[in-house]
Amino acid sequence: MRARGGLAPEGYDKYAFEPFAVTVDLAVLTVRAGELEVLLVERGQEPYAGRWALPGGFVLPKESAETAARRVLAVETGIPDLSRLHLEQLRTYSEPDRDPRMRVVSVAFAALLPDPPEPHGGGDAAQARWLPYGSVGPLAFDHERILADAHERVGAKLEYTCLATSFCPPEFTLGELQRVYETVWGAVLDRPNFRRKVLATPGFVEPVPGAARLTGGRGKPAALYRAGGATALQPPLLRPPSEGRPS
Amino acid sequence: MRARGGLAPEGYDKYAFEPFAVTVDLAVLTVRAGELEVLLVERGQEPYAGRWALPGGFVLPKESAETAARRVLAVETGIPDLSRLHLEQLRTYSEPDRDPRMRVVSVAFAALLPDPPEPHGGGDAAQARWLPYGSVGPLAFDHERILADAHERVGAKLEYTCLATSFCPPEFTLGELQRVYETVWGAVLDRPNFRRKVLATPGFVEPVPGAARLTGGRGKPAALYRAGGATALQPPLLRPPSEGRPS
DNA sequence: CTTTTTATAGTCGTACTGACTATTACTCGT
DNA sequence: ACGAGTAATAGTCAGTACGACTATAAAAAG
Repeated sequence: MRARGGLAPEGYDKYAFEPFAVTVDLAVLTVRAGELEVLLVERGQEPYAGRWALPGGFVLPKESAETAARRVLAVETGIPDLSRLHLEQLRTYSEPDRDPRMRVVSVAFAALLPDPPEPHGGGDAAQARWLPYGSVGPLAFDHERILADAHERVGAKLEYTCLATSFCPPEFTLGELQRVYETVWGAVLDRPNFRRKVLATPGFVEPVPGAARLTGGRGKPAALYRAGGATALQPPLLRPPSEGRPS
Repeated sequence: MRARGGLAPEGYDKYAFEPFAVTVDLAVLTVRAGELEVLLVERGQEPYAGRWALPGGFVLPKESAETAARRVLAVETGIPDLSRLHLEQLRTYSEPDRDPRMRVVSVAFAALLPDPPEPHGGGDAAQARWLPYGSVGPLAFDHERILADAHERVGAKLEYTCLATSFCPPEFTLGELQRVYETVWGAVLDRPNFRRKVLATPGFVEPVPGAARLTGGRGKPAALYRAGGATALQPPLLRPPSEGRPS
């Protein structure tokens, strides 16, 4: 193979390479009412027309993958405020046959968005919606795999980082924070122990003085907290051991 | 922008995208004589001719990035046996100006190779050599950043996985295993405590019955171990806290 | 045969965690 | 108004893991 015309500038003439399309795909997660939800778009055209898929699109010539990810998400879901979006590169999926039409290399991102805003379809997306993580049917392309990888990555990161606050509104109760862990991990945690751990980690959360909120109207009002300055948890807050994951 | 002629098959006509070159870059690490070393190649042509760089090359049309990584490494370093190579995707570097000639998106890998074999230049590499990690001068492109990211990733993975055995020959002593940790982390560990931790983790290592080896000819002969079946370490083996890394 | 070197065995106190129990401050139903 | 229910908060207790350390064993070097 030789490089195609116009694509091999000075210095690359002796190289044989094929130009690929480079895209981004986003697995955007959120927690609403104790349920883990994923932001999906309905494909408007073949292949997989009518199927749900992760939001995604081509990287433009002057963009990095990160920049493209934010743009694509804004276009396909119409969500106006992405300032609280937590974006993190997951990995790149490059199997030659992952798109039946042509060679597409996709840089995938795991993303978190608190307080899930209503999305609208846009761009190539017929519609965009939050769907419960457990009930996503078969997705287009290899998006199911990407989504599962993102879920695993986020679950692991909750263990040793302060990422969980990215799922929460600016001010939150410890109960809400705990529900983030429980929802992502699919496990139940002991409340007093969770409290102790979070409060004992310097910089994880800081109290909002004098503020309290009733969670759902019942029970004792809970104190409010903000995210602290720390990013790492040491020692980590481990998931309860389950039979599903290998030790 | 419209897709260039011939690059937008049926179904992509309405999309505007630019074809990119997709490459792989490898940060291959090893431990020799208590020193961390990196496999580098000398660039044979502009830009950065004569500069050291990470081994890398284009992904071919029918390859995944993982496949390309192994092929490229074999071609550029001439190392015959890559069966013990541990390969792991690091992340993808896609800043628009990372290659001065054209748009190149690079999937970077962190890799480990035990018992460092002698490399020979090949392909586009004028020569290939192991160089001490600490003494790598300015590298080509953004390869210094990639190398630093790989080092950080490997260091972190030593904490909670059994990856360290990938730095070791098939049979090794606990002292050799400890030196892997110390070399990658740049820290000194307490020997009895390290022993206790490794042996208490089921499946990390398994003893080779009756075998012993003299490490460097002095001192009491050490028992030999093989890598066990486990892949994860729980609880993790944490790096001693240093001032360099934020908590 | 003493010194040096490395491997191995074991001890002790502290920190962290899992599993609990108890108390407080609200709302809701009657 | 009052008890039941609910959620937040406070605290206890035992087991485990870990850092720091001392002691012993088995080899080579001088």
